Amino acid sequence: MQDAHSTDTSPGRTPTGASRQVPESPSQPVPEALQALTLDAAAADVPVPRPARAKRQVQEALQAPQVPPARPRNSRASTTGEVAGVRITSARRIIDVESGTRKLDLVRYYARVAPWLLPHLRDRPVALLRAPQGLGGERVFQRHLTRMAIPGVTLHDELDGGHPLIGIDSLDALIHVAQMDGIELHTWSARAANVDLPDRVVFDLDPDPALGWERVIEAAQLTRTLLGDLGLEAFCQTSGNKGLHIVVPLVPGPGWDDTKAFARAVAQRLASGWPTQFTAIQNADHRKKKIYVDYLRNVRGAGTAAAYSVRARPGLGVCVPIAWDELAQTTGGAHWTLANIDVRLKQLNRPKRAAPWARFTEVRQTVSSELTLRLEEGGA
DNA sequence: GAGGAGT
DNA sequence: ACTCCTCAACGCCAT
DNA sequence: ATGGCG
Repeated sequence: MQDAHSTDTSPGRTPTGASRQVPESPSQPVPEALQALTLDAAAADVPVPRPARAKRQVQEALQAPQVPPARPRNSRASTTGEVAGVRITSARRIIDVESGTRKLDLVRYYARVAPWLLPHLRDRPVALLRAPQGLGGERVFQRHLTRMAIPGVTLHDELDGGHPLIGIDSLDALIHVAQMDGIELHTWSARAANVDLPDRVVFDLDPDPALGWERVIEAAQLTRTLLGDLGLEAFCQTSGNKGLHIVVPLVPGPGWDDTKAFARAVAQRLASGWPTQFTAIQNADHRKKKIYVDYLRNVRGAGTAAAYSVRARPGLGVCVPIAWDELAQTTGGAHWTLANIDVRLKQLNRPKRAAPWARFTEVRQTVSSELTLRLEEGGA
């Protein structure tokens, strides 16, 4: 996920005040609707909207260039849908231009995937990455529900300095979140009832885009082997983006500091053992041609995109848990997207087939400062 | 996206 | 009734 | 102290 207020290619920003300028010419050809819109705004003495608003108008213009101007009042119903008993506004709004996905497609996905997704959300604080103006617009990361309630959503008060954390424990809550353009769902690595004792360690393997996918598969297997040597069973999911997540379930016990220290030791061991393959340093220049092992998800208040969460990036990748023996057949971190995820869900529905993470809730293991020390001192 | 203030 | 404005995170690490 | 990062 990115910073909450990323301003990418913003069309025709106008300085506050009287003088306004024609938008710089974009590198891509500008659709006619957009040209007309910006030209009109510049020519007539019309107040020029703020960038976010401009994007919204542009998007609307692109989607429905031929909407009759005199639409009868109250006929917004044409773009209002219903999913699982929840009113979905702007249902036909396109949220991802690349795939042509509409808001209603997103909401319906979350309704369909709920049986698999909800167990990963249940009882955990959840943070949302919302994109009310679509993937091209402003993205909002939301950890608390202070101002506004979302129907069905559970509130965990006083777990985070008195700011109510978000809990999604029902289909109803999930669909209301999707109605609010909640696209990514990030869960804490601890249960709300035991929020100071993490119950998993997560390693986010984030490759330099230049690297081939085989390198990422190899890196994941190295990580699995290292953890296995420490007596820890690990699980793998596609990140829906470029890389993979390695997840190690824990019996709660060690606190956040010990858990983070362990995760850091693992990341640094990978980086020192295979220096051409891994880095544990976040800065961009250290990452060239490497796979960044992001161990900093293992901090109180941080989160990781949940299994079956959509990612708010063009193409709308999905996080998908897989079995280790499936890894070699994957083609990338975004192997599954909103466009092809149904194939996977159908597989999961086959009664005889073992769930890829069947053992996840059965594993009984934990970490300790002793184990971390052993790792740091170079022991096996 | 939603709520509140302002017109 | 409508438009406009505002709001919706945070901790860690490298430098 | 600041900036970038996720």
